[in-house]
Formats: sequence, structure tokens, C-alpha cells
Amino acid sequence: MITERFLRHRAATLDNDEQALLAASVTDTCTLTTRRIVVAAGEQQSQSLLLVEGFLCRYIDDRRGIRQLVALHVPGDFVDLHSFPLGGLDHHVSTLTAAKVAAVPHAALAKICEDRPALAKKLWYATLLDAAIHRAWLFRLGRLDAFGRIAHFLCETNARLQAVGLSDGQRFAFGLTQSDLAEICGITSVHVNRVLRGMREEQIMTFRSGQVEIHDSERLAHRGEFDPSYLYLDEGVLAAIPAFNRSDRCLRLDQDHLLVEASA
Amino acid sequence: MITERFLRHRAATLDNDEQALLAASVTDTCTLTTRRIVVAAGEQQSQSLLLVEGFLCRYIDDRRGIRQLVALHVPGDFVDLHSFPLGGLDHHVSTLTAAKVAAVPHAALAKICEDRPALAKKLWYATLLDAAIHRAWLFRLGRLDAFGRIAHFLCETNARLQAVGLSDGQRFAFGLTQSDLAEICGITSVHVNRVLRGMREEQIMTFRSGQVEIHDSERLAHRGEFDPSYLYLDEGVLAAIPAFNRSDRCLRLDQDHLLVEASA
DNA sequence: CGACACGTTGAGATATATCAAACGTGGTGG
DNA sequence: CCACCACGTTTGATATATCTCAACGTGTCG
Repeated sequence: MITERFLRHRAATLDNDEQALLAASVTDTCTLTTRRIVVAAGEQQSQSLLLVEGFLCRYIDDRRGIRQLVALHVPGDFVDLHSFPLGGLDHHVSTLTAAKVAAVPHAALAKICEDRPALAKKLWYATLLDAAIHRAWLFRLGRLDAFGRIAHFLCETNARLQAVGLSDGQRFAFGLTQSDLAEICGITSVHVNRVLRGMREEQIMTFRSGQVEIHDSERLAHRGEFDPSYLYLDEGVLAAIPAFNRSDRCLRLDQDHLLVEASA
Repeated sequence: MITERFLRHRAATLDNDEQALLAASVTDTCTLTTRRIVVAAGEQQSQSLLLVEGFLCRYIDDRRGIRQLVALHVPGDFVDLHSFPLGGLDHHVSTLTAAKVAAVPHAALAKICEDRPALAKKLWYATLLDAAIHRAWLFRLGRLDAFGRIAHFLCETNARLQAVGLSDGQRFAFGLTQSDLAEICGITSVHVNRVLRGMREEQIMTFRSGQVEIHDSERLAHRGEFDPSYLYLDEGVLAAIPAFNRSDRCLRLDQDHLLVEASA
């Protein structure tokens, strides 16, 4: 089924019925070539896309036309579900590799929201997961150096692909270029190249010819300060994912962290 | 009314009826002191908070306990509305200044989702706005230098406060420290201080003793490459907000940017 | 075979971090 | 009322991560 990879997550999983309903709402399936804009910023949308195969991204241009990627999408993701309540997008959507997508008209989503509040809430949930990933990306850009950013990104991608059965935890197909990586991590492609060499030399991982191979996932997670809890994965999947140990962190929860003082 | 500042936006504004319903769902109003954790990461939540007064933030700690702020909240924001579908949070929520919040139990939100799909969609919309702001922050961290980041952030904050009537466009009360700014922009507070001095010297803006004063909003927007479209504001408000001219950008939309090739 | 995109490497420039110290200033207690 | 403290701000000197520019290598595809 076309929706089989969608939303396999801790707090929200589609039951068969819901999966079928969503799959039945698909009007069209398209094959897309690599490096093509799929949805342009600002244009009113009347459908949303479910990614079936390949990798898409969302990005914002700067003054010079250099892109900042704000999201990467893996198979199973509802790429621009947010265009349903929002109307148009504040960013572009583009393919990074060849890809296959399925289109769901907003009219069908509207009907789901009317009739199936439980499913509607799961769709909402799916967009909140995207937002949680945005926040992890903010952490990555704001607090990690180039090495850490790439490490963190690879840990995340590995975990997400693992969740949909497209990585075994050590190795996955990933046809992005070093420049793509640069636009994700907010650094130059030259520097990406040097960091990648460093990772190879330290036997942490290899990124070559469309394959990522992780040799030391412990160290990768540690260098990327990667804590996968923001992905809200099922316990089962989560257990298989090496993580930066949360208890290493100084949480500064010493003070009482609850609502205080007068109420009215 | 306690909800008067909530969701005054282009594609979604609450009508009186909806506002009243939401306001009636508030069970509690709290006054919070400055620099206090309000919601800790991971803990199961049974209510969400509407910010009435003051500033809150959301943040993620790094290994050394340094915070990366991932969101700033201004009065009218539904700070942790996402904890309703999500359950617990992947980050902490804390006050930045003294603040007043109103609590809405998740049970009440659940009822709204059941009975009022239109209002539910607007709540969804509100969380999507947060996500759009996350993306702008990603752009800021990934593509702008320290000067640009601070400029962009101040433009955004000014616009958001303008939308809820807390800035006249040139000046607003803003009791954050330079360290807060540093944790937002992913730079050190020492560097924030130097950039701020630069802005003062260039007569662009002044950030002092809890007041932001913008002397040259054109230049501020330009240096921050600030395009407010991601805030989805009403045309009226939008017109009053100086913006980096989108047409300056190289949008690279030359290729056909629509779905291509075979469908099945 | 040539063209073109991607990857790799080097040398030098620069933005920002780091460390350290001094300065205000508002609040508190003696 | 003054002394002092805590906290935020300001400044300087030095270190360093990353960028920039430039060249060259390598593989793929028409």
C-alpha cells in the first residue's frame, strides 16, 4: 500500500482502516527527476504530496541564491501536508534525487477533518513531528561545529530511514551530493569535504557514491550530540539507535520547574 | 478577553464565538517569575499554555548545558499547543521575563477537535505558523552572519509584536539580555555585544535597558534579508513592515517547477 | 572524446570564539 | 546611608574554525 510507510510513530500510528482511507484519497502518482522544484513558494496549493520513493527537500534562498535546506524528506513523509491549512508555502520543495510521489487533494483532507477527528489529529501530529525535526536542526546549526552538524544529520537520517525500513542501522542508500550536505549544515561544500575525510580517517563513517556506511555509530552519535527522542519513535526502533547519552547533559533542572506563584 | 491576541492572521482568525469558546476553556491563570522553567522536556502534559503577557522561550541544551533557543513566544502565542497531539515535549519551555499565562486542559482541546473541525483546523494552523518561524530561524542560523542574524531576529520580533499591538514599528519593550540574544542567534554574548555596538554606531538600532529602538528599519530588514511572508500576516499589518525586497533574490525558478513526467 | 558535474586539496583571509579583566548598576543587608 | 554583591555589559588580545579563491582530479554521459 502506498501509505505503508506513513507515520509509524510512538504516539500515532494509522490503523488499517485509516491507511486505506488515505490511500484511497490519492489521485495521482508521479515520478520526478532529480533536482527539480516540485512546489514553489507562495503558490496556492490544492493538494499535498506523500513521498513514496527517493529524497525531497524544502529550502529557502538567501540573497545570493544560495539555499538553506530546512527539511529533508524520506519515503513515507507527507512532504507538504502543511500546505493544507496554510494554503501556500513559505519555501520551495525540490527533489534531491529521482523520486516518486503520490498526490492527495486538499478536498479529501478537508473531508477527513470533518468526518474523522482521530485521523485528523494524526495528520496534525505528522506536521508536529516535522516541527520537532526543525528544532533539532536549529540545535544543530546553533550549537554544533561542522563535524558535529554532519554527524548529527547522519544520525538523524539513519534513524528515520531505519524507522521506515530503509536502513539496517549501518548502511543506507543516500544519493545526495556534498553540496547538498553543505546546504543542510550551513557550511561550504569544501568544508564538508574536509570533514568527511576526517570522518573516514577516524573510521567513523564513509559517505561515498550514494552510500552511507557507519562504522562507529556510538562515536557518531556522541560527536553529533544526537538524542533521538525528538523523533518520537517506537520503543522498539528506538532501542536499536545509538544515542548520545542524555544524562551527560547538564539539564539545569535543579530549580522547581513548575508553575509558581499566584493564580487568578 | 484573554484570547484577544491569539491568531490574528491572514488565513485564520478566530471569530468571536471561537474566541469565547477558547477563553471559556481556560482553567487557570498564572503569574511566572523570570528565568524559570515552565515545562520540562519529556514530561507528559495535560494542558497547554496561552501566553498573555511577557516573553517565554523554548530551548534545547547542548552537552555543556548551553542553551539553543528554538522559539521565542510573544503575548497571544499558544506556547506549547503541540504538547496536545504530541503528549510530551522534546525541549524545555522557560520564561525570559516575568510573564502571565493561561492554561487550557487537553481535554477541552480534545472536545474542540471532536465538535468544531473548523476551530481545530485553526489550532493546527497556529502550530504550523510556529513551524514556519522555525524555518526562518534555520535560514537565519544557516545563511546569515552575526550581524544579519540579530537584524533578522529583531525584524521578526518587531513584526510579531506589531501584529499584536505591542510595537509601533519603531520601538518596543523587550527585556531580554544580550546572552538571551546570543542563545537565539547561536553566537557568544561577547560577540552580540560587539554587533550591537556596531548597529548603534551605524544608527540602525539601539538595544538597551529593556527597550528596542529601530532607527532605520529599511536597513535593518536589508541586512537581515528579512522577508516577512513566512509570518502569514494580514495585508494591512504586512504593508507597515519594511522587508528585504524579495525580487532581489535569485529565485532560480527558470525551470518548469511543476510535476513532471509519467504518472501511474 | 569532450563536456560537465562532482570531489579533492592547498594557501591565505576573516569572522567568531575564548579568555580575562574592568565597569555599571540595581538590590540587599548591616 | 553606605558597602557590597550579583548580574549584565563592555573592551582588549589572542586563538581557531571556517570561508574564499583557485587549481586540479575523476567519473559519467552524450
